[in-house]
Amino acid sequence: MPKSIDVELASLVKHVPEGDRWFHEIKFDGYRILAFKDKDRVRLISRNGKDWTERFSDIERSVAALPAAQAILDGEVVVLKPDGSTSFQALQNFARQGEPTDLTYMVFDLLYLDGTDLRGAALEDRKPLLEALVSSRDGQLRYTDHIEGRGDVCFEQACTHSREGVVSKRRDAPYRSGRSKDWAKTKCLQEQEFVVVGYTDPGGTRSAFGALVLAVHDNGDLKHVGRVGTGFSDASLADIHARLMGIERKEAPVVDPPAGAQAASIHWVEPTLVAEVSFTEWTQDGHLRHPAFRGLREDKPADQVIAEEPVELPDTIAEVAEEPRASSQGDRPLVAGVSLSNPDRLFWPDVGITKLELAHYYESIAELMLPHVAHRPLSLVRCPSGYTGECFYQKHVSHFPKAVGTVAIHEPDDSETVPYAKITGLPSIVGLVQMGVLEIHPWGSRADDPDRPDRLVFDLDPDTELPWKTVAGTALLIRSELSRLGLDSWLKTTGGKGLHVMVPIVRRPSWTEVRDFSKAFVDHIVSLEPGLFTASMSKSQRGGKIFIDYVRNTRGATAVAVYGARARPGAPVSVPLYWEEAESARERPEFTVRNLSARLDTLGGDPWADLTSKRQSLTKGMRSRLGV
DNA sequence: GGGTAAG
DNA sequence: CTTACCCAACGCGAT
DNA sequence: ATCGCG
Ligand SMILES: [Mn+2]
Ligand SMILES: [Mn+2]
Repeated sequence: MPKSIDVELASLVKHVPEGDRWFHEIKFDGYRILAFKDKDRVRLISRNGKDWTERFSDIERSVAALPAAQAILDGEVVVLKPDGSTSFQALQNFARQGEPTDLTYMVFDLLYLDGTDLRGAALEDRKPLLEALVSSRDGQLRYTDHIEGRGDVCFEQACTHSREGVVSKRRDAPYRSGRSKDWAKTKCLQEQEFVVVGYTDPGGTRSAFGALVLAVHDNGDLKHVGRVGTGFSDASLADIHARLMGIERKEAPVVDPPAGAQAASIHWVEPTLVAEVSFTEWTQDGHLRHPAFRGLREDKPADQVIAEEPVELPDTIAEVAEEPRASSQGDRPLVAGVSLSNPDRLFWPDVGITKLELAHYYESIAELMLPHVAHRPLSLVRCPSGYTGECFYQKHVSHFPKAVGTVAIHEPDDSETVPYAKITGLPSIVGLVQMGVLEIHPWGSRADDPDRPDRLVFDLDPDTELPWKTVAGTALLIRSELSRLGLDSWLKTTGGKGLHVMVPIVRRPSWTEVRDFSKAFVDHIVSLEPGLFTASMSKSQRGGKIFIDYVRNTRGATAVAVYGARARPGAPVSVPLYWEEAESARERPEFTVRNLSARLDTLGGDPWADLTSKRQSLTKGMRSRLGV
C-alpha cells in the first residue's frame, strides 16, 4: 500500500466537455484530502503533504469505520450547508435559525482497496467500488455522485444552485497524479481581488452607497476595471461606507478615470482597501461583467493587487450559438383585474399546478372564502419559485400589488407601527398569488381591532401514525365539550393530517383572556384521556398522541386560512366539513387546488354558512366551570 | 418577487 | 435587454 | 438566555 500519492488535478476549461465519455460531478470548494486507512490507522493528508488527521477527528472516525481493511480515498473536506435539502425539510425549517454547519468529507475517488491498487483501473470501475464502500453512510462521509453526459445541463444546474462549478472526468481514464486533461473543471464564476478607488451615491431606497469603483495595478499605474454594486448586506454597506468616508480624496487615483456623467458622480478615495469580487468574465474593453462583492480583504496590501492572467482555454469548442431570444414575457394575464407575471410558473411541480391555476382556484371559491379571511392581519408563506424552492414567512409587507390591503400593527417593544397584509376582496388574494404566496394565515382578530379576537381555533396535530377515525373522534369530543359550555363550533381540514375546530366569539375579551380560556379548555380535554391527548408542544411528549395546540389563540399567532392552499406535495387545501362528515367519513378527507371543485359541485350548501352570523360570548360561567 | 446594481 | 444579489417573522413554553 | 416548535 503506497504511503503517499500526489493527487490528480483538473485543468480549467471554459465550457463543460460534451459527450458520453465524461462523468460530471459538482465541484466542491474545500480542503483536498487523501485518506489513508490501514487497519485501525487513518491518516488524512492535504495536497501539500500536511497531516490533518487530528484537525478532522470526526472524519477520521468515519473513515476508520469503513468496511475495508485498507483503503485510500480522494475527496474534499467541505462545510456543507443544509440547502441541498428537500423541499419539505426546507419548509419545516425555513425560519431563521443559525445554519448548522458540519465538516463533511465528500469522497469522489477510490485509489486503493484491500491489497489492490486501483489507480490503473478506469474511473467508471473505481466509482462503483467507492459507492459500495461508503454508501448508506452519511454524516461525516459522503459519496460524490456524478451525471453521465449532458454536461451543459449539469453546469446550468450547478450554477443555478450557486455551486462553484463542475468537474468533468473521463470515464475510461486511470488515476494520474498531477494536472491532467482527463479532469476538466468549469467554474460558474471567477473571483479576484481589486483595489477600491471610489464609490458612488445610493439610489432609491438603497443606503450608504451605490457601488464601489474598482481598479488593478498595471505597470505601476492603477487601471479602472468597472464597479460593483451588488453582493453587499445592509451591515457591510454601512461598515464599508464608514471606512470610505475617512479616506476620501479630490483626484482620481486611476490613470484612466471614466469620462462624462459617469465620472461626475464618483467619490474618489485613497487606494488602500482591497475587495474580493466575483464576476462572470472580462469584457472586451477590460471591464468586469456581472461583478458581485464577496468581502473586504483585510490581510492584503493594496499595492500587491494586480490583474491575474486571464484563464488559458485549452478547450476546443469554438463558439456558442447565441441563445434564441427568450420569447419576451409580455403576456401577463389579468385575473380579477390583477396582472400576473410568469403565469406558467410551476408552484406545485409534482402535480403541475401553476400560478395562473392557483389564481383561478381562488377566483372559483372566493365567495365562500372571503367572509372568513377578509379584513384580518395576515402572516404569509411565500415560495416564489414553487413549494420545492426556497420558502419563507413574511409578515411585514412592502412592494406588494396595490390590490393587497395593509393594516398597521403595533408590535410589542416597538414604538413604530408595521404594515401587515390584509385581504379586502378577490383582487387582494390574486395579488398575494402574484407575489408567490402559497399559504395564507389570518389572525383570529380583525384589522379594525387586532387586540380583540373574534374567534378561537383548536388545532389538532395527530402523531402521523394515528388513524383518521381517532382524529375525527377527537374533534367530535371537542365539539361536544364546547357545546356543554354553550359554544357552537365549526370544523375544517388543514391540508395536512390534522383538523381545526373553529369557535367564533363576540369581540370582547383580550388575547390574554382568550389564551387562558383556551389553555384551561385544552387541559380539561387532555384530562379526559391523557393517554391519547397532550397539550405539550415538545415532540418527545407527542408520540402516539394528538397534540391539541391552544397557543394558536394568542396575539399574532395564526392558523392556515379556510380554503387556503398549503405549500406541500399535491397542493392540498384546508376545507370546511359538516360535523356529520367527521362521523361518517371512513377515510381522511383530502382535497386539493385541483379537485376541490368536484366536492363543491356535489356537496350542496356551505358547511360554514352560518359561522359568521353566530353571536356567542365567553362567559364568566364558562370560565369558572373550567376553573379559570 | 421586487428592488438596486452592473454590463 | 441581461445577470447577480439581498431581502422577505415572531411568540410561546420548556429547560 | 437559548432552543424547539408552529
Ligand atoms: Mn395543525
Ligand atoms: Mn427571483
